[in-house]
Amino acid sequence: MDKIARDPMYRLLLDGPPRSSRELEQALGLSRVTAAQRIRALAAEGLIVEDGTMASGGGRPARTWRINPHYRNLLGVDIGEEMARVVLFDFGCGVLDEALLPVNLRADPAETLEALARVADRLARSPKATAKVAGLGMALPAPIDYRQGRVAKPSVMHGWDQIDLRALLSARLGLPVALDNDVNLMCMAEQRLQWPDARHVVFIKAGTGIGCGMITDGHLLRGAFGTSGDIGHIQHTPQPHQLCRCGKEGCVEAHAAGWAIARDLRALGHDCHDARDVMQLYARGAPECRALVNASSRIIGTVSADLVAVLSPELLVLGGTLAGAGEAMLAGIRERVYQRCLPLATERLQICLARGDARLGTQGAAMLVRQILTDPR
Amino acid sequence: MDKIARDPMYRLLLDGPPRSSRELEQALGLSRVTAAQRIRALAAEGLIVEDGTMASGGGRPARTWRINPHYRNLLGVDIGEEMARVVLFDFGCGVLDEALLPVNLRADPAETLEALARVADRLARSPKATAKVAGLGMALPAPIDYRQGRVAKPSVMHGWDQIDLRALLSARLGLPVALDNDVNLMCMAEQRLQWPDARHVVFIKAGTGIGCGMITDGHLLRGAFGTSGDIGHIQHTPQPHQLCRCGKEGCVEAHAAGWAIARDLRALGHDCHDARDVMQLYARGAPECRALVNASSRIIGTVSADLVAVLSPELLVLGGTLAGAGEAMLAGIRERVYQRCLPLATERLQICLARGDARLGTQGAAMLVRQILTDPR
DNA sequence: TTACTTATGTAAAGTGTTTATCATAAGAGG
DNA sequence: CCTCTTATGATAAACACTTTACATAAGTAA
Repeated sequence: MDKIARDPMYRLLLDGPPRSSRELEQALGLSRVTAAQRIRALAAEGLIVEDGTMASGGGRPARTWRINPHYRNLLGVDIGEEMARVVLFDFGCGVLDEALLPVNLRADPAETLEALARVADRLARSPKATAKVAGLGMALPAPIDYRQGRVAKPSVMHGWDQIDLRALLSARLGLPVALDNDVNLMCMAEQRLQWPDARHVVFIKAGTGIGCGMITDGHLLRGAFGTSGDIGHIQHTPQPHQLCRCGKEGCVEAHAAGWAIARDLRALGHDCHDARDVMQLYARGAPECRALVNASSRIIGTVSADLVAVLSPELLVLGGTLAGAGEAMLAGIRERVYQRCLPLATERLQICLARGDARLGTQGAAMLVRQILTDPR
Repeated sequence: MDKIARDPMYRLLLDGPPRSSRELEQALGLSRVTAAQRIRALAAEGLIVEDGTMASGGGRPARTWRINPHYRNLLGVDIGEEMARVVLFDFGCGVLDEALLPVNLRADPAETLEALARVADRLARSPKATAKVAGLGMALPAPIDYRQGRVAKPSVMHGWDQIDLRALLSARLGLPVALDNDVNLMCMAEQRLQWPDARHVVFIKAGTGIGCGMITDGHLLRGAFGTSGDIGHIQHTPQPHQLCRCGKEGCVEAHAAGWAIARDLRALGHDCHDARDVMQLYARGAPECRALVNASSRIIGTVSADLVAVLSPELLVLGGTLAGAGEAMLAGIRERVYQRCLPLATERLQICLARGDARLGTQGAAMLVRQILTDPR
């Protein structure tokens, strides 16, 4: 990507709302002359466009600038345990076109990658595209060695371990490619797009599996090995313990994840295999399902309380398929958090549902490549 | 503090080992000319001095530069639940002089502050002082609103709530003053001084109370309200629950903290009131004490396992008075962490005792003021 | 010793930023 | 309509940093 796209001023407009010349100047600590000069340069290259004017405060109103969404397009891929979603975005992460395809994570990754690449190619040439594609981001339901661009010791998708996914996809598509864990990316997208002022956020994804992403001081927390947020396999002490798919007993996932609820519903005679099926039953009002979802929410609430005590975020967001149960899930989480945490940590804490839709993972993926492509280093 | 002391180059030498001109140049992305010019300026002001020469690699060996420890002195204060420690440091955080004084956190804070100020004044004029004092840092056993420089809703030291400690002390002493939670500061000192290369560290302080500090990506994690790391009041589920001094039941502290062990030892007829007494009994080999310490270590290990799963640090350090039990404490923590965490999170994790001594809190406090005084902004 | 290597010092020319000054543009309020 | 206020544009001098080039310093290896 062009050198000019790495201007910190452009990054500021990518991440935040439209700003006036003066606001940019102050945010970056530049002089008025330099700020104006850079704005001109960015506008001349088509990276930013005028947005409008601010309210006048007794003088000439300031013009505001925003990014030009048609400067480039981006591709975002979110690989789920059953389906993959591929979305074509404009440079402001607005949706242009979209495709779903079934995936089998137990199959040969090469086949899946090829299928994804074909869909990506097709979307890049979509009539709805507004510019050429600058890069592709991918969200995966597995721990990602972020530096290496590889899956690292996944609990699902074993066949993908240590394959150089980034290099393979990048070579196949002729595009810059970035990878990260799906929960991290959902967390990033939710915070940046919906809660841009929150600097300390915990995002809990409750779907077929359970995981969390954390933003501290505005930065995604990846941990020393890029494998943070593994709350699904924290031990949940109440007996009797269930066997987890990770091989241990008593993990949070084994009691509260979509797959565990589906397992329990199957034992009760329902035809139910993943978080989506659970939510269908839930919507139909099956009482056993409601009870299991409520129990799950309290277990997730227990872990949430620990996260709140340790990290002291200002915002706890619940996303993932099980968040479809809405207030019922929130109630259980709030119950445990307020019961277990000190007022100091909870009095200014917001607990709410993710505002982003099912495309959150792909949006985060697109934002990740965009971030890398526009990183001033 | 002088403008020149805020040079990023100086910060690099403050935080790291001595470096050569070329290393500084590369670390800061400067040209050789500019780097040399700034080095000259720093040396001329007496902020840095020549350290020696590096091994020659076939050519002229590079001179290395280090900070001049006698540029300024610093005061560090660590207020414990029974005693306060005041230490006079040189600018490299080397100990010059030291004093202990008893404190009563239930008494009027004004008296305690005045007593501390008198000791601080005396140390500043100590014959062992090598320069004038540039600032004072203070570590407190309470949640600190870091921005405001105040204690926020403490569980001990209630009388201190919302007093503008920073302003009071600063006015009394005529010095810049900085405050933070004692565990945060111990964490920072331990990481910066003992493990400078570790970027993701969890520091657990097990003393009369229990808390943790976290460093992620090299930065201290303070949370949205400066109150992170409250692991002492996470619920510990095994029955029967003990009443905690926070008013809830079943907190980790109520089962594993120094005060809880002392309580149990008193019930067994020992004369034991705080973590220090517990360690004395432990050193004498009292079997009930050993058993209680072992149990405590496993409870702390349970919480540690959750922290490791969530944050995926490369290093977990145990400090505080109970760390005096050494390998016995580590064993319980390791047992639980390795039992409960996935190999992915533990295979490269180090778990060890703090290398810093009882002055860790004061050192962190001194580093904090120093950091603020030399912050390039 | 000589040749080679790496570190460091100095000066000149070029680039980008800041400060200062003056001028113009576009709103609000009387 | 005029005045006040704030935003923006243009320009020049001052400043900081970089690049380049050349010279010197202080080691190693033969």
